[in-house]
Amino acid sequence: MRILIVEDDASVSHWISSKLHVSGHSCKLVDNGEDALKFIKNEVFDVILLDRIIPKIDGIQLLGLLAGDPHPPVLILSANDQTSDRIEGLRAGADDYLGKPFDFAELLLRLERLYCRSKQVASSNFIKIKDMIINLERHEVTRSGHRIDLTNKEFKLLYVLAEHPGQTVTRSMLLEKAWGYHFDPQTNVLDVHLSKLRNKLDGGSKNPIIRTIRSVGYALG
Amino acid sequence: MRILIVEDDASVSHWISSKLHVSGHSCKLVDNGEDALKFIKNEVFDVILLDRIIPKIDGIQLLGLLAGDPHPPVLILSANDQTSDRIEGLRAGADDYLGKPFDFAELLLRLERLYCRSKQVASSNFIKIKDMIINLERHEVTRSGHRIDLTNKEFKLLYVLAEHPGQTVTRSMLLEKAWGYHFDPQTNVLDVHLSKLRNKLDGGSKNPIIRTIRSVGYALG
DNA sequence: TTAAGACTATGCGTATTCTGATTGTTGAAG
DNA sequence: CTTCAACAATCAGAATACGCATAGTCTTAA
Repeated sequence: MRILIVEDDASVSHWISSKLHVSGHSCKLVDNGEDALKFIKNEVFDVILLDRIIPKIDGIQLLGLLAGDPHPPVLILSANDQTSDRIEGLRAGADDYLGKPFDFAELLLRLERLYCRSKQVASSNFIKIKDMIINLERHEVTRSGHRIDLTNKEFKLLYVLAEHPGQTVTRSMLLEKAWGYHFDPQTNVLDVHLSKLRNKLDGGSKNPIIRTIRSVGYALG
Repeated sequence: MRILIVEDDASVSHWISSKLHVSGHSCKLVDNGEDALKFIKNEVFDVILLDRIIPKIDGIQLLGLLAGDPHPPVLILSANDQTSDRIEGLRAGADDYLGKPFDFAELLLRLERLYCRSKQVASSNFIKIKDMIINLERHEVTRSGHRIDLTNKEFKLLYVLAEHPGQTVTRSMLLEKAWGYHFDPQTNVLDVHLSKLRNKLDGGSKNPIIRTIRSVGYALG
């Protein structure tokens, strides 16, 4: 994730950014509302971590300025953890709120949630289903933490399924999306690749992640 | 919004529900996890308000059971407002978390946010008749909560009937829609499959969901 | 040349669908 | 009230379709 941290207390912002780095995310630090606004307008971030009280433009004001046009989800970080403050923050358009002092694990979790959510809406950088994470950018799939190597076709197949988690995706849909066939090829390509995919994903475990809906298609989850 | 409140402390749940009523929302109250699960399976809610500690099935467990298939967003309500608890709740699949004591305004705000968000993502596609839910996307039928496995033909048949709930669907209509026959096949395919469907749907119970309209066709409900 | 991935061919086991015969119901005519 | 014919429901077995696995072929890129 690319994260913009808007926070005037340097010790806090550095602590957060170093921790986020370790978790594999990249951060940009900014200590006032004015600069924050500039960066938001000019660069692409996945999430914004916003302290409520910052110089020049206050956090809430900043949200007001952002409102209307599309922007990354905002998590407000604040020393005031009164409900009234939380309400104010959320009303102003924040997507989440975390009071200080906070736990880094919780911060990370919330950031990731925001990220997933926004991605799912404005389609795609990683999709999460049960304990499986599909990273579209990196073409990488992990299940309960450890990597699973997929071939290109397998990945495409999984991706098409993952676009509609839980829903039944018809065979023709799969053929169309993963192969570009607009007709029924008289072969069993689909079956073969799906079989392989299945093996890799839940290699023999009960509780398979891909269900078969006979004579219709397949479904994830 | 239609809200399911899962909370064993009657005073709390009544307070919330009355307030929500005033705000123009309708609530269903449930005081244990088991009933909650039943209701979630059988009825349609926009949001679920879930107390963490409830009888029979714990809040976190309940989330585990829901995970995987689509369900309304869940806001956890809990006396424990430690970060570790919050993390646990969110990890388990909750969509938001609010610690007691809380402010009603904040609760309402958060519920509305959850609702808006879920509306944006998916308007799931299903038909409900009595205690039966036909989920078209998932190609799945449940009756009073538990799944009923149907073959493709059976599903199609049911679907054609369900498109006109209560109305009589003629035999020729069924043959046409489910088989693509534009004529009367001189067999009793329809009868056979309808018989099977009936068995699966209301396996011997009185109060069958499919009625026979003699010499015309069938009707649902 | 090798190796990996994508596709084809084939066969097996099983779930599903269909057929035809049998039994059960219903409602109107006698 | 009985009888009868039309219609509906059920059953078992035959026929079929479908999904899955395995093994082999083809293509491309290292």
